[in-house]
Amino acid sequence: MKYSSSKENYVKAIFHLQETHGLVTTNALANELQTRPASVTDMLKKLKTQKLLIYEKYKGFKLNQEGRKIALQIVRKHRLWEFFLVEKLGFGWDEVHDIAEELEHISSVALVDRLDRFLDYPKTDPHGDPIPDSQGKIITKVQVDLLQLPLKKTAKVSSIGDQSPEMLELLTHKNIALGTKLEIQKKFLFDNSLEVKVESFTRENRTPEQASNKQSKKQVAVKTVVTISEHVAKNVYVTYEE
Amino acid sequence: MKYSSSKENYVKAIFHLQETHGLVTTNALANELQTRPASVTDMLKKLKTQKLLIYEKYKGFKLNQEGRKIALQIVRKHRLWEFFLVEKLGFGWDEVHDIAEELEHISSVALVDRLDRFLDYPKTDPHGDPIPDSQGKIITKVQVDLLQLPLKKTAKVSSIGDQSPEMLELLTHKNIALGTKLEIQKKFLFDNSLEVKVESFTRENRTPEQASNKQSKKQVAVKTVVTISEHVAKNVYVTYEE
DNA sequence: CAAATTATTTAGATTTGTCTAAATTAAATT
DNA sequence: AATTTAATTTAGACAAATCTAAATAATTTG
Repeated sequence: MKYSSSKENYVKAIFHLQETHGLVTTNALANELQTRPASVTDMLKKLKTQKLLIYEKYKGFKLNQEGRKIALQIVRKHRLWEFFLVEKLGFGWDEVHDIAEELEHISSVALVDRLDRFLDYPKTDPHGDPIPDSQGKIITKVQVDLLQLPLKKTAKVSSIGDQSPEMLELLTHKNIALGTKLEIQKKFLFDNSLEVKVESFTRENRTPEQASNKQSKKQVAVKTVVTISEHVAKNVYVTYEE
Repeated sequence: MKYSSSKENYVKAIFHLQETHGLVTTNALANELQTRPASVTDMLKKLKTQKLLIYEKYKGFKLNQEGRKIALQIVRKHRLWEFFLVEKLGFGWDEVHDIAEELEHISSVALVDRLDRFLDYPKTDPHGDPIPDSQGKIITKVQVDLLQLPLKKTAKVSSIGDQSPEMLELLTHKNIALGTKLEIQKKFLFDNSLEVKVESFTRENRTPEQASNKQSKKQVAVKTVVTISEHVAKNVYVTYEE
């Protein structure tokens, strides 16, 4: 079945909210979509009629199996197009969201699958988020603190427990921020300290003139190895695949 | 300014009709868009209000300067996407129209221009139709008979004057058909006969499995040189650029 | 040229998605 | 527990794009 762009946007937004929080509320969704609660209620009724939603008046709501399937296809399209825009057309990763918002509503399934192959089946989009496969399977990310991160698993900093200025100063100095990719090289059993490879990026603004057709990475990756104490490790949360 | 997909479709259809015929009529447009004359009239009023159209009630209509500009941008997007779908994603040229109908409404100008560069500024789409440049300039095709075709100008057979079986047999034997690309190598003043280089193609259907990511041409080009008499040349019409 | 036919427009309705303002339900607070 | 506050839904309206049926204008034809 085909759904309007507007419906697809609702489905995608509900999906996003129910993944992060649990049940979704009318206000939260109105805020997410920059619209009015009354409009949300109107659309919820339609989505319920179309059996994409589990919804009881005044009680919150979430997508059912079918709704989730549709949401995952939209997410798949969005992220594949973002990958295309960055890797093939040379856009910066911070310029592609709005364009992908439009492209994700193109309906052809053959198009998505061929695009996927053309891009050589990328696993993550330019922001590091996982791309669902054609079956809607998506690598789910596990969140743990650094102490529990397996050796040699690439992970991404997702949140910081202790946000004191002292902690932030330390992290800044070691080039660790939200979104930073890192990997544990070695664990020392003596004091539970860790040797961590950190990948930081110098943000570079690309002008249309600079960017070329080739899959050029304009972000310069800087890799450093730092040592992290058990105390710090406990307060750095990361996500990794599987 | 941004226009709805529906408005863009009207503008494109009007453009198409006014290029082939002159003034456009309500019924012709309704037929082109597979809609009702009353709906056409409704939209015409809106397009007139937005100053894209020259329109007097009951008298026919056509795009003005601004409307034509918009139409050309849509045509540009449509044809660039078709080129992309065939050359990069490996679709057959007969499968891409409907997908391009959707893609042509994606609004980002930066996207179109980068796509154009990524594709290395193609001049024609997979059906041989010219692609307008970013300024809206489009190579207009001139139709003449073969006698008037300038030397060394690549042209495409567009129609045949004398369609007798004898003529068709001759053309078939020389590998000339509608759509055939050819070029005059030499003109003999003695009898106005021509030496013509003919490029014929073996059409090959690509299945999704066969097609690769590379820009592989699946059509095998066969080039031959043939001699054409004045009598035949007068009855073969071709189009060429400029 | 008047009548018949065809083309076009108008009038009024429908669908989708949105809105404001009012009413209702749920949650929080005293 | 009663009241206040916040969240949610309903009622009614609107814009865009479409439609059917009826009215009007233009064209064709006898």
